[in-house]
Order: sequence, then structure tokens, then C-alpha cells
Amino acid sequence: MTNTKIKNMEDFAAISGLSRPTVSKYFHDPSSVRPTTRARIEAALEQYNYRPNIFAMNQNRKLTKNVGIVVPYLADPFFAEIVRVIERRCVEAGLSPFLFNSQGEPGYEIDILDTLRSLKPAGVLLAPLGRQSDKRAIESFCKDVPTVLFDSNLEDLGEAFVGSDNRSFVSQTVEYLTRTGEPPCFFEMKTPANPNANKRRLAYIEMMDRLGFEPHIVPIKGSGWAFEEIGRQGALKALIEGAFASNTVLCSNDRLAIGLLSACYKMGVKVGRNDDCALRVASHDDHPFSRFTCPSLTTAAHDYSAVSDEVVATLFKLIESGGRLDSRTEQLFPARLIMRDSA
Amino acid sequence: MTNTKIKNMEDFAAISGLSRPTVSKYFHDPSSVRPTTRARIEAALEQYNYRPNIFAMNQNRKLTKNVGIVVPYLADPFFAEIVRVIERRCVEAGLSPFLFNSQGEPGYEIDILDTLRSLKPAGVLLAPLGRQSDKRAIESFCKDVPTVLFDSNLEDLGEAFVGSDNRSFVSQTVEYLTRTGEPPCFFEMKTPANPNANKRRLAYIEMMDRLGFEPHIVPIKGSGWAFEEIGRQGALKALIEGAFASNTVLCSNDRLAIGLLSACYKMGVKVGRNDDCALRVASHDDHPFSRFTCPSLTTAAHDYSAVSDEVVATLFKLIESGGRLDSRTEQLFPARLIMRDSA
DNA sequence: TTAATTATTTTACGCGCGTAAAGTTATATC
DNA sequence: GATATAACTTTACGCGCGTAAAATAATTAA
Repeated sequence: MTNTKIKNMEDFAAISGLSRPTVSKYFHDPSSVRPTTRARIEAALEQYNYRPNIFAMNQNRKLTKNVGIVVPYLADPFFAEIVRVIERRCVEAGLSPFLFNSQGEPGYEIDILDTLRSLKPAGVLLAPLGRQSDKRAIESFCKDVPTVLFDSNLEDLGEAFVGSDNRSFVSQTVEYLTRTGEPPCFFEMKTPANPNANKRRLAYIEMMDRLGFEPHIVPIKGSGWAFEEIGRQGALKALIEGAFASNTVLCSNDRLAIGLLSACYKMGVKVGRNDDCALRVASHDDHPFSRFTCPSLTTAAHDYSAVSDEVVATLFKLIESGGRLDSRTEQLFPARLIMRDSA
Repeated sequence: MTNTKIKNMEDFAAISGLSRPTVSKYFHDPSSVRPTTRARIEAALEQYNYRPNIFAMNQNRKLTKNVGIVVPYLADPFFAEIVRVIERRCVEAGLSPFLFNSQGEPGYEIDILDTLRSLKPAGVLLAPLGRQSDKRAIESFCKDVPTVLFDSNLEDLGEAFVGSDNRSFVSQTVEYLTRTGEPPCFFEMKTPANPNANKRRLAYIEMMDRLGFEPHIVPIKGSGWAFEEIGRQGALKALIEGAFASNTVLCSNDRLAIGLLSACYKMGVKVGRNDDCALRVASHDDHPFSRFTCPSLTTAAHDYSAVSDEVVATLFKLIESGGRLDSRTEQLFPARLIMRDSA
């Protein structure tokens, strides 16, 4: 490394004895220049370690390599995990992912979308807040920027939706639980912000009806994203008041279940499927920590890998089609039941 | 909202009847223009909802409002939580945080630093990978971009370091455990990537020595960031082989402890401080989930809020000082012992 | 009202790069 | 070695904005 200061592409072109447009062409596609030219550039690259300014590049480009990834709450390991996989796929495909966290607040979500307009991304992967999202703002954004929704569906917004089939989740857990023991009651937040939660409740009721059982919902109070604490408090209350109508509890999601399990442990309620257990607990999501709960959590797992792959594949298709798709597709992935020790 | 298309500041200045530089000045500081002018701009703003392109703004600015936040592994809730707080503080201060995840890979970390150069951030908050980091690359980056290190210290790199005082963490847990029962053995990964882990081991040995007890280290194998699984496998092995030299185990961090607790539950080893318990377990970090483990985890807590505040405050000081500080400060925060049920 | 003090406009250039068109050189084909 | 075909260079403009200097207009002080 020589310490001549290379400030921009002009400088770099000069020291490699080429014109700037040629160098620019190289960075756009290294194979588009003559091999000897390419070798010269790459030799200079080794010496000076120059990299073009990605934002200046995007300023006057028809199609950038940027992609925006927006999630509602990154401190939720579910999103952290799915984002991790998506980011890798994007980098492998030569795209530059930019990650944004709405932090559960509609105001942030809108600000993020504004920032994303400036980024001029080739496409955006958006997991919206859900009920709290400003649909008008998102609709306007989707008109300007090719967007794939994931996790939470907002009707007719974005070019496509990729998510999980909540009915598949619930039908598998309910089927399993009813087949192997008492029909479950359903443990959930009273007013969930996430549309998936509503779909799960409806699926539970429908499934119980179909199987000829009486659905029992145990709604607990609380709002925000501290689901474990909400689940714990709600479960303590429910256990004390005897609100569980069955010895089997199906939680809307794993984070609530984690709180519930912690409450059970505290109260000395043994959870599991053995005879000496007082309660069976199952749930949905296969949260990264659900294998480490005590007991380990029986749950319906997202196919993280398939969802991530499809999200990214849809994004690529969208980009290749010039930002618009013929029709809005909704791709839903079924769950895989993971039997562990809690039910 | 009128649907005249406002594409840039030129357009916006035109419809508000002002010149572009005046509008530019307004966005730089709204109070720097005459009140009547300000009112005109803000009225137009309501109608057309224009926002300047943040990246074009930064292109020719001496000092941008961008800050970069880099963490080694975002799927670790510890980082997710600290990032959440830091991001909020930045937004409140009118800065635009950009979040990057090294994903445990040195190559990513370097790529991120390159992207960050393009972003021209006013400052960067960097939690490096640690031992695996390319120190030369980071050193070179820190020369160009004002950087505050946090979480993991790399000697002499960056303008400042903000982190936790590992000795305070370990001394409090060791002191508590020895005072209330058997002296603990120390459960950790054999070759931890994070420098904090090494400091904790040394602090454990020193503390045990000082108190006149024999230190016992239980090193487990494994690499990567799946600490819970590593802890679980290591603990299963240790339990079967009787490798715990004491009925008290102090884990290097909560994620290992979560794995250990899950192994104990599996093996029917009751954990807690009551007489009917076979093992006491304590740890360090106060991981967001440690209050929901079974039993809840006794741990030395980071002062998340204080660390985040100091990280951001140091960043602000650094920015105000023009990107350099007189001397490199290392600010370490003590732990707060949180007594829960596991020990 | 006039002078002094702001605020604003005009002008002009820069940031670091993309990109298109026209002209020039190097490589491949015969 | 002449010609066709790439590859390359030059030139010139654009992206959306910052910013500095000089000229003009509006406000305030006198």
C-alpha cells in the first residue's frame, strides 16, 4: 500500500493510467473491460485499496444495488434471526443491504421510509408494524419504491407478500394437542398489534369447531413488545384465578410461552407431557430460544430458511422485472411441528 | 397534498417562491431564516411533503448528521437491546443512525467499514468482533473516521472506549457466591472470541486467589455465536462426567448459562439456592431473557442505560470536538448484582 | 428619511460518480 | 496489411444538494 491519497475515481483512474469512465465501467462490471485493462485496474486496486463511494454511485444510477430491510422490532430474536439470513443472501447476490428498525413505533416506520427514498434502493423488504402502520404512508411509498412485504401482510400493499401460513401453524398444533390429550385453550394478548395473531386466533376457533371442541380463549392484557413479561404476568394471573379451562395451553407465540413457562416454574406447576405434569404448553414460531426453555418448547416452526429464500427470490424477481410484478402474489409457507418436551 | 411532483429542492424552492439556497438554509437550521420565510416553507412543506435527499445532502457537507452503529452479532439479544437504546438516543439528538451487523465474520466487518466511509458519518460507534477483527483495517478506518469503540476494547484503537468493568462483574458474583455457599467453578468456552471473556476468566482467578479458594475452570469446546447450544452441550458433558468441582457454577455469560440451565433441567438437576437444589448457577450480563429462565438467573447486570448514555455522550463530545479527542479515554461501568432464583 | 444591519437572491462552483455520444486506438478477421 | 469490430478516451452533461461570495432587498436603528 502506497500512501498517495486516492480521494476519488479520478485520482484512481489517473494512477492506473486509464480514464475515469473506463474505471467506472470496470466497477460496474469487471468483465466488460479488456483483460489487460482489468489486470491493470486490479493491480492498482491492490496497491491503493480504493473503493468507489457507494452513495455517489447511486446518485445518478437508474438501478442501484441497495436494498432496504425494515423490521418492526429488532430486539425480537425472531426478526433478528430472519434478518440475519436475508442479509447474507443479499450480500451473496452482490447487493448492499441496509437495515432499519421501526422499534415498534409508527413514527419511526414513516421516517425510515423517507430515508429509504433517499437511498434509491432497487427494492425494499418491509415487515410492517401491522395494525399500527400508517397505511397511507406505506401505500405512497410502495408506489415509488418496489417493495416486498413480509411477516405481516397489509392488504394490497407492496408488489408481493411472503409470510407464514398461520392456519397451517395452528392446525398442526391443535391437531397434535387434541390427538394426544385434552383440547387446548388459547393464550394470547387481548389486542395484538400483529395481524398474524388475529389469524391465529381465528384459525384456533375454526379448528376447534371443526374437531367438535369448545374453543376457550384466555386473553391477557398488555401492550408493546415485551411479550415475555406480558405472558408471565398474564400467566401468573391466570394460574391464580384458574383461568385455564384445560390442562393444555396453546400460546399464540413463543415469546408469550416463554413468559408462561417462567410463571409455571415460579408457581411450581410442572409442565410437560409426562403423567406427573400438570400442564402441557405448546406454541408457534420456533423462536431461537424455544429449544432452551425448561422444558423445551413444543412449537410450530417457521421455515426460516424457506421464507428467507423466498423473500429474497421475490425481491430479485421484482428487481429484474423493473420494479413491478404483473400481479400481487401472496406466498405462504406452512409450519413444521417440532415436538419437544413441553407438550 | 397536491400532486405536483416535487423531485428536488429546486422544485420545492420554486413552488414556495424562494431560492434554493434559502430553502437549503432552512433545512440546515429552520431558525436561521426569517419567520415569514420559515412560515412559507412550512406551509409548502405541509402541502407537498418534500424531504431533501439525505445522501445528496451529505455529499458536499463538511459534517453530516449520519452515525454508523456496528455490532458483531445482532441476533444476540444483548446487542439488539443496546442498539435499540443507542438508536433512540441518536434519533432524539437529530442524528440518523445506520445500523450494521458484522454477523460474526471479519470479512463483513471490513466491508461494513468500507461502506461507512462512503456514508461520511460524523461518527461511528463500533463494537468490534474482538480477537478476530482485522486490527490493521480498523486502525486505518479510525484514522479517517471518528470512532468510539464499545463493548469490546481493542487496544489504542478509536478515540475512546466505553464498556463494562469485567472485574466489577466477576468480583460481585464471586463474592456473593462464596459468601453464601460453596466457591464457584467457572464455566466458559475454551477459546472465546470476545476479549471480555478473557478478562472475566482472569478476574475470576484473581478473585478466588484473593479469597483463598482454589479456582476451577470448566472449559467447554465450541466456536461461533451459538452460545446457548454450546453451553448446553458443554453442560451435558460436564454433568455426565462430573466435571463441576463445586455445587456452584459461575458462567462467563448469560447465554452460556441459558444453555446450562436447559441441560440441568433435561438431566433433572434442580438449580437454585434452596436446600433441595443440587446446583447453584450464576452468570454475567443480565441478558434480556435471563429473568425468564427456569429458575430465573442470578446475574451481574450491565447498566444498559448508563452504557448507552455514555456511548452516545462520548460520540457527541467527539463530534463537537471536530472528530478528535485530546486523549483516548476508557470508560468502564460497574455491574449491579441481580439476585434471582438460580443462586 | 437615511444609514446600518440583517436576510435573501444570484451566481458559480464543488461533491463523486453515472452515462451517453463522438472520436480514437487496439484487437481480431480475412 | 487493409478492414471490421471491439475497447477505450474524450467530452460533456446530469444527479441533488452544500456552500461561499457578491449583489440586492428588506428590516431595524437612528
